[in-house]
Amino acid sequence: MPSPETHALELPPHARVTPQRRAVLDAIEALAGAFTPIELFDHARVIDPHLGLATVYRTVELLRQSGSVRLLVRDGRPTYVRCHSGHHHHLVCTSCGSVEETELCAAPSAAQLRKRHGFRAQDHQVDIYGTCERCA
Amino acid sequence: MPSPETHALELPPHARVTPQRRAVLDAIEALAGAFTPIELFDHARVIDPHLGLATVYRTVELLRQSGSVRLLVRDGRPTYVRCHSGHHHHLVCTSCGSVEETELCAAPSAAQLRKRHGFRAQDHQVDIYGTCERCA
DNA sequence: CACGACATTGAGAATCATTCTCAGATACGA
DNA sequence: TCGTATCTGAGAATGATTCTCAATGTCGTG
Repeated sequence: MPSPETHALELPPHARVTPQRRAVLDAIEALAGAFTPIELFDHARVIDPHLGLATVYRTVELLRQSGSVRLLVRDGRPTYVRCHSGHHHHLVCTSCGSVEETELCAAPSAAQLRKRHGFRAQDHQVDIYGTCERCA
Repeated sequence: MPSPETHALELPPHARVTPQRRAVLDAIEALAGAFTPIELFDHARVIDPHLGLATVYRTVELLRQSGSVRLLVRDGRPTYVRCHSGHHHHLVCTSCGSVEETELCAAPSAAQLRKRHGFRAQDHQVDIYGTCERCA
């Protein structure tokens, strides 16, 4: 439980919290960073050996909708990452593959984008690649 | 041929420019924006009906290595995008799916990331989601 | 030009990821 | 308790990606 503003993993309001989904959520906590659905499946199966792969996909999709995980590109491959805080971006270590969050943000201003490109920005995603503290 | 600083699609230096690869490059120009390998295959096949799917995958991978295309997430799905200019970021329209580039950039400074997270930033990717001029 | 070394190709098989289907189990409000 | 809608796993179906391999093409060198 890192910072005080940490958000718990959350399913959408209407969704039931079943034992299977609980297992998937716990596995994500354990993985603490980035994962593919398959990796997640393998980990969650340790907790609930009966768990089906389809359930993992379904649960990840729910979490994506609720903003608890996000899809980004790591190593040129799509990967899900756990999202803790509100607005944040990801520091992806190209050496060990770990992903951490930073609340530092300096995306181009919406006004500037609007003036320059006629583009109405609603959201953005920033992924920073480099070397993490441990790998340096 | 838009701006003066536009980069041509480029294969890595050692790679040969065969007719098949030419067809793939031309198809990317024609698609002008985002594409999946399958879409690219369909378009390139109009130019060279004999073209194999494997060649498309191989060529896209070469282009990715040389920085001429990049993988990002559009609609929650991984998609390749053509990269023209040097340092730039992408404006992804969530309505029509088009992708344009902007040279506006304001990523968190490397020094700040280093101080705050011990992270040595080398590169970054910014994807901005919103509504493009035409869809607005 | 002939040759060898090596890059490149398409076809299809093999592999891997993702989605779909469906019948049974389960949760939960009335 | 009952009814209804949600959720489940298994496996099939689908779709994407990679692999394999024999044939072809390219190009420098003799």
